[in-house]
Amino acid sequence: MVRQPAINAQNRAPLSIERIIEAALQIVDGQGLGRLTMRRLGDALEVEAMAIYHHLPRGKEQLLDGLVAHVAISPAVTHGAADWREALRRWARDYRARLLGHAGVLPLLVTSRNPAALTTTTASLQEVLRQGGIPEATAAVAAHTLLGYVIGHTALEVRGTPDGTGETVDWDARFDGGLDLVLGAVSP
Amino acid sequence: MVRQPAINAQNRAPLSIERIIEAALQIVDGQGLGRLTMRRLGDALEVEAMAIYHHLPRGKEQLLDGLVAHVAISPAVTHGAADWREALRRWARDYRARLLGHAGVLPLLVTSRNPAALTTTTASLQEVLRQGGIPEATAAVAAHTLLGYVIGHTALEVRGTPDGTGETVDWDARFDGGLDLVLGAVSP
DNA sequence: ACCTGAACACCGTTCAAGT
DNA sequence: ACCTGAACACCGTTCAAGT
Repeated sequence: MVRQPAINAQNRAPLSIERIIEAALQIVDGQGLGRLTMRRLGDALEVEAMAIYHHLPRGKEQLLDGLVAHVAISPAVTHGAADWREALRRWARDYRARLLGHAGVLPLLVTSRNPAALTTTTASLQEVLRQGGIPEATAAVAAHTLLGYVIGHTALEVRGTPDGTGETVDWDARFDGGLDLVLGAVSP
Repeated sequence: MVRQPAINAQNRAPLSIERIIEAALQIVDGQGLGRLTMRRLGDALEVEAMAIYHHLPRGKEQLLDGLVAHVAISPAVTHGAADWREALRRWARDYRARLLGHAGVLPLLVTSRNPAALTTTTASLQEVLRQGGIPEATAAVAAHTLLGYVIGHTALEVRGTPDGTGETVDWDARFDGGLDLVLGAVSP
């Protein structure tokens, strides 16, 4: 008897949190958040759905938290008071682009019960501001304002929220306009 | 035979979209969005779940859109260029308070596929700004910036997103601080 | 017109069992 | 340690039927 070319359990790449999150993100991006189910995720990983619980004991909630953390981006903290405004502008644009690329994850930023998933981002934003000479208290306000703006505005964009003019919204310009408004208001 | 005190089908208040939305909001506020199911909603209305579809043919999606529209608040448009900044500040605080009071609805602002649900709000914001002498183009940017900020920041608050300082966040002060930042940046 | 009952094709998660 | 199979208690929605 000739041995089959080994597509059985023994020779599969073993499951890991990394692989699970990546497969989940692929489903969300391709089919939408609503179609991310443990059973479908199991299929994508060529495993029974229940195997996932061995790696994510808190189940689907932990999976969703993982997606939020995986999509988050923190600004680069450049030492010395370089142009912090430009650094934050760059970060805001990158984060928006990443959220638009994984739009299905956006609702989870508002839903998911893992506050820690955005801690690094907020802390880095504050650090950039402090390095730029912004006082502690102002930096704390500005960090949440900026993060809130990016998430909220991108949410409006994904919804396709129209405005009072009958015209089509140029979302790139609209986002940059608001970003300048917010960044311009922050002063040392 | 004495007639029973009429708790049967004939004498119930008839179903209506209004009654359905209100019952749904009560479930969301009391038990969370995750526990809003058509079956539970039917129970609350003392009706089989399937009866709801007669009033909301698009089913649960239409129900969720209804919740978003029901919770939305528009600013009061005072004719003449009164203090538009104060009017918008008041609206922003009221809207945040309303969203905190119905926190379960917040994710739907980011999720729900009914762009029209926020059209009135955006249009009113722009109108207030225009009445305040802000040029059309600036008003359009400012309206989306402000709405994005309110939704995004309130989302961060509901998540409990911490900041870089180890201390507890005073969310009321944090929100007002960011609001002043945004409103202060808008100029005629 | 308005509501019900039964049914269909799904869910997330548990638990004991296999290797 | 890691995965499977079967089962439980749910979902949203359809469709024919009742009044």
